[in-house]
Amino acid sequence: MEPATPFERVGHETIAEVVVEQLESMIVDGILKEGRKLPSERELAEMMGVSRPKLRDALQVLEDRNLVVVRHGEGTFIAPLTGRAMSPALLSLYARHGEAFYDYLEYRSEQEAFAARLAAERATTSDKERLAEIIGDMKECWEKGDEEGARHADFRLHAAVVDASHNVTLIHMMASIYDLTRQGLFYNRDLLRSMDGSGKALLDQHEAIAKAIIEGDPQRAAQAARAHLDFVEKSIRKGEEQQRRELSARKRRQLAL
Amino acid sequence: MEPATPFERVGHETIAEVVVEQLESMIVDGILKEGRKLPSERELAEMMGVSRPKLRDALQVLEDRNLVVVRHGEGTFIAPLTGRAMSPALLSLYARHGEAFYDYLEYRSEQEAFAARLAAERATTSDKERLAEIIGDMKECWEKGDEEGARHADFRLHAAVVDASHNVTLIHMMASIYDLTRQGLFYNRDLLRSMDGSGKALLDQHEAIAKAIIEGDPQRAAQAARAHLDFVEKSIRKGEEQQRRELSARKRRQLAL
DNA sequence: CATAGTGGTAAATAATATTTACCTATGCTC
DNA sequence: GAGCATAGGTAAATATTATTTACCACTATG
Repeated sequence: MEPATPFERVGHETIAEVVVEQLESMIVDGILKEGRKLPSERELAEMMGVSRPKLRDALQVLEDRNLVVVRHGEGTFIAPLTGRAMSPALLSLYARHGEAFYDYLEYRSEQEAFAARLAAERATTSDKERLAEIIGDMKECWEKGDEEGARHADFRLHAAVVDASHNVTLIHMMASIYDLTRQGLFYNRDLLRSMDGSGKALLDQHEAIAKAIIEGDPQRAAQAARAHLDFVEKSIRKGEEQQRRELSARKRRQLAL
Repeated sequence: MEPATPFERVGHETIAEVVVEQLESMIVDGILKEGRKLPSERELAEMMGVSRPKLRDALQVLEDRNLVVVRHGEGTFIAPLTGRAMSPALLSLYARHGEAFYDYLEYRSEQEAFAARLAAERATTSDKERLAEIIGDMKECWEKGDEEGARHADFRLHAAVVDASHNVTLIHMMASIYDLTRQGLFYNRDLLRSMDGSGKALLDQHEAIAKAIIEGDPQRAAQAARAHLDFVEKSIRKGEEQQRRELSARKRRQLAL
């Protein structure tokens, strides 16, 4: 239920929250790499200009989020974050830091283009049949308006493309990304809807990728994969912009009463 | 002199600062329009969940920035911000609110395209001579590496284009924008430098605009103006990204010591 | 085993924000 | 013109958050 006023209650950040944000940003930006030992609490508190108890509050939050490991008598260390290429802690960290998410998409776009190119060169008959089958399922889901089925087919297609690349390292690296995407992080089809009301554009893009692979055209496959991720990024940005506009419009309406 | 540590001192925002930010955002977004009376201090403090003295601190800051007018016994009003189409208070407000600046550029792009189109249709012989002269000055400044001269010629060209439109309203509306741009707000050629090291691209764009006007091609003139502002926007975004990356890189280097 | 450096805990103090009370200005109604 | 309601203006007492200070426990090293 929307509040009757456009003025929002001021959520005053605590000292600990601000410290958490700064340290998380440094983890996201790769400045604080996993395994690295942080300066001692006394030193860090002094550097950041906060009291030691408040710094400890922040470190507690980071420990709860599996981003640091605190060892009594030894020190505080950045936790291993990429045990499987993309730990839940790291991914949820990306989700909390807007620009980092777009770095993640940029990385993913490159990997998917790489996978699509290899797949176009190496796909076996079995791979190609699998891809064709998934595209068939996608069309059926689209015709039936089966959102959940389309979502599942989406994951299957991307996994099938990577499998068809036959690069074991890439398969393992992407597997954890897909696992976590499947769990709902970063997968907001509502944002995608901002540029693709019916889902037809997504379907066309998926089909273009599969076709290029099946027809053995590496360049076209890579291009199609990039175009797809590019579309996803634009949709998300546009969706976020639209959400901001809608929030502003709602506030204007509240003041008009 | 850069600090020896990548950890920044935590600048803990006060309650008043947070309130200022929210109210300013609402002014920028057009939710709080000029002349509008704000809710009473007691009501507003309650809505925002802060104490009245703290709200008053925030209103004091806004008054100092000429964004609100406080009248004893009457109320608090949003100040007239666009007395000359773009008051210093409004423009510096845009400068403090990142996304609003891009809205400003979007608006400006439209106005400059509009002006260029009209200019291509209506420019007199005198107007065209003036444009050709300015472009000549620009080339000379570019060849001599005269940054200040190039900057000044930039302003002259944009003013000449608008003058050539012969639309009095547009001339007046844009005059204050140019005045304030001339005063240094929003004019960061260092950011422009991120995509145009030598300044050649800017020179070419300016020349394309002038040529289209002199040759009486409204569509080409509007297109060239848009392309120019589009380039400016991309440069500024890229420059800001680069600044963020350089900050991150510097922090990484500090930790490597 | 002693020492230095680190994390862990807690009480006293300082800084910031809230609550409460009251004063002054303005506009409207009678 | 007086009275009233609503609004801004000021300040002291109280509450909350953060800092300072002190001390304890753990770990690694010589």
